[in-house]
Amino acid sequence: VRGQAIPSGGEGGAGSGRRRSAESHAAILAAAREILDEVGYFRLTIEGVAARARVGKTTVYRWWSSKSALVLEAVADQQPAPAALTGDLRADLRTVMDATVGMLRSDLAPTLMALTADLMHDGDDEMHATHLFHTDGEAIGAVLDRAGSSGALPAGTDSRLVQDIYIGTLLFRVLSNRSTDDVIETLLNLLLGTPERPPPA
Amino acid sequence: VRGQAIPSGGEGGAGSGRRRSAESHAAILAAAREILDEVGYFRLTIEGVAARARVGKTTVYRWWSSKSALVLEAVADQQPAPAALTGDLRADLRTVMDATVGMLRSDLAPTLMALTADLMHDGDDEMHATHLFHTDGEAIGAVLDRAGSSGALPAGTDSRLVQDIYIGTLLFRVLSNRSTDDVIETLLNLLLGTPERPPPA
Amino acid sequence: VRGQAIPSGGEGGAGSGRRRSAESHAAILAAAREILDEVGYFRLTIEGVAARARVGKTTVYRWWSSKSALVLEAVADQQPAPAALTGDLRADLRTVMDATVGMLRSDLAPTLMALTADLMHDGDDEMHATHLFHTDGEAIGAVLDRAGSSGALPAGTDSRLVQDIYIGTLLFRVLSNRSTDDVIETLLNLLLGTPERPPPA
Amino acid sequence: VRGQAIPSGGEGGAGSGRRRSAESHAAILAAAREILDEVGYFRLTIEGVAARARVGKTTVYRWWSSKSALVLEAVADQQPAPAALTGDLRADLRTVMDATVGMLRSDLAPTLMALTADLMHDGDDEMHATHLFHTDGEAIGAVLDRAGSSGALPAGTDSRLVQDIYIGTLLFRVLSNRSTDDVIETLLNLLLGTPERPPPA
DNA sequence: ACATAAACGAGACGGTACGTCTCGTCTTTTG
DNA sequence: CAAAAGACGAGACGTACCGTCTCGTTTATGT
Repeated sequence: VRGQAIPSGGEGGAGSGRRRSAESHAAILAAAREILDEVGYFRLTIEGVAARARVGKTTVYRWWSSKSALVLEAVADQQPAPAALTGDLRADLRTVMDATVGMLRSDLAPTLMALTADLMHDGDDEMHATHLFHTDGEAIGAVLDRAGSSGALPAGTDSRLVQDIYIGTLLFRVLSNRSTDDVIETLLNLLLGTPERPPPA
Repeated sequence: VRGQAIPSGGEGGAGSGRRRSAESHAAILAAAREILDEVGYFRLTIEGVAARARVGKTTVYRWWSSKSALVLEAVADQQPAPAALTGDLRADLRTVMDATVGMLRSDLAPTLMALTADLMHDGDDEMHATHLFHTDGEAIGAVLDRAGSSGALPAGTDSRLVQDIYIGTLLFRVLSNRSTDDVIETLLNLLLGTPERPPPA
Repeated sequence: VRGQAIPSGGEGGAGSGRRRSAESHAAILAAAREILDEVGYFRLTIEGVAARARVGKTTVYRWWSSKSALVLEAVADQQPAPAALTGDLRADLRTVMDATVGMLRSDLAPTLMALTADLMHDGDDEMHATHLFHTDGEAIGAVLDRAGSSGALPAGTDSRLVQDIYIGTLLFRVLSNRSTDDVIETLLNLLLGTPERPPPA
Repeated sequence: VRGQAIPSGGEGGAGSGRRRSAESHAAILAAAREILDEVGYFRLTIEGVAARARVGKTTVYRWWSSKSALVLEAVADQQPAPAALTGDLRADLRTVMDATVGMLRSDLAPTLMALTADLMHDGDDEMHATHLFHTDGEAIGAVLDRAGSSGALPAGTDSRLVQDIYIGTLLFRVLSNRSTDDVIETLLNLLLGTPERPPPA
């Protein structure tokens, strides 16, 4: 999620007579996005989307086989702007972790979580929580790679493991409805060492 | 996972009437667990649970306000025997982390994901996925406390933060459908230092 | 009883979609009639009607707003063949009154009573027990009109009033579980005068 | 209805224990009457009566076996005052017919109708519409008797038949939601002859 | 006076039905 | 002839009551 753009046709007057399929297609995705914003994934219904898009249910079912497929596409191009990096390792890690927390606390997160669960449920072994955090993992990886190549990291640092620890810890904190500020500092110290004073943890 | 009853036995109130039936209560939770195993969270219905437990729907609704509340308790009630601790800090931490992973892998992951999404969605401040990890957190805390009082830990170690890092990382790994073995070792090294040989990560 | 369709075919609207299924409609009314016969008005449930008609509940609710509306139509639809008229005023009136009594006695009285109570209760100005007697009233009216135009009736006879007196009296007799034979003769004499011998009442 | 008290002394028992609480009994009947006034027979529930009377459901069920039994007793002593008669035959008949119409149009009528239907349904062959109109029939009968003995009526007038015609016609008119004024005059003329001018019907 | 036993308030129980909502399919009309 | 509209069978939702069944708690005897 938070990736690639897929569709679609252009707008135009509603006018009388039968609608061109590209219009319907776009209207359905737009309706889905609106409803997701308003009531979230669980309360979104195909019926509601069709009604809002002023389209028959059949038309929705013709192009998307399930609610999850529809939402997946509707949500696909909701990309936040990637954060600018400074080259300061500690600051940049803080930036990408803040971005992850921001995503987790946004309205989008429950939708993404539900979507993931739904896809997992349908035995889609390719769809795991990883996808949710794909962008976040890449961002952390990029910061670490740049730092690693300039020797600013302990030898043998496994970028993948650091990603997992960072993301997992932040995820759990958000799920627990607790603050993430202190845990971010601790995670930084764990990797980079305490700046000057003794760490808080 | 493993622990506490949530609807409570009805203390403190006034009532003189008939008391809650322990058999119904247990039958409902058992039925919920069976259905979860068979068809998963999304296809579980309150109606189905009530029918399987041979109980009126009212009785389910009387004690649990939603599907997520019911599943949360049903899943939390599956208590494995607490593992025996040896006093060896590294070994004991490994033991409790293995227990957590075991719980997470018990066909529970999709349910867990869906449940989490559901709980995030309706932002119920009283009910978090955290409940599932209550016992795990306590186990880690107990091990750390014993070690801390005997001076085996770095001064200033924050037990709560360690719990969050451990549980969060393991949770994310399981949701991502990847191995947890290497990450457990890394987490141990992070806290206790590398044993003698260079760490695997 | 016997007549008109109430939910109507849905004229005047816009829609292009699928039209109402005549089979479902008929099956629902038939099921309602069967259930009325078996368990009566009070124990008839919409759910039971839908199940017996092998139809979704929605379909019943789509076309009838309440149990009483459904039963009213189910009962009204039982059209016996209209009786042949001879041109003999007294005989023809006797014939149409016999038809009304026959309808009232067809295991219908308790249903009729309950339905009437139900309709009275929620004061629906559009829906009266009167619908049940529409055909009867018309039959009486037709006989009187033919007779009136040939001068066989007292001048100024109000057909509507005669209908009300005839139907009301017969209705009350049946609801009281008493014979209607003598009252029919009296009603005829009241309008047409005593034939030759003294009246029975 | 509109008559007799039924309840039951509950004698004959043996025991030493606590005796029936007169307050509860009265509170239940009062609550039932209030609820009948407010929402009518169909929407009255035992549960609601018990709650309003601040009484356990058990207590209601202990003394009344069904909703109809309870309502029958609750409604039993709601007698309207009998109208004063003048001795003027035409005026007195008009008075008693007005009383009947008043009863039919009152809040009580749907309750009585429903109650009657309910009792009929339970195969209570003793309970028919007649009971509803017992008082009305008697009033008409009394007026006719007095007039008959003074020779003011046509010979051979059958009081019972007149009652049925009067009550039935009025009942049907009220059920049809139409005026009763003109029909009353016509019924009077039918029995007593047109006063001086041509009848309205 | 005191044990006793019924009646009490409360309310949980297994059920049935309610009327609504949504599912995914099927049928009809129309542009 | 394909898109759109919407009726269809199915079945879960959460609520309201049903009539039954414990629960302690009164409360009036009847020894």
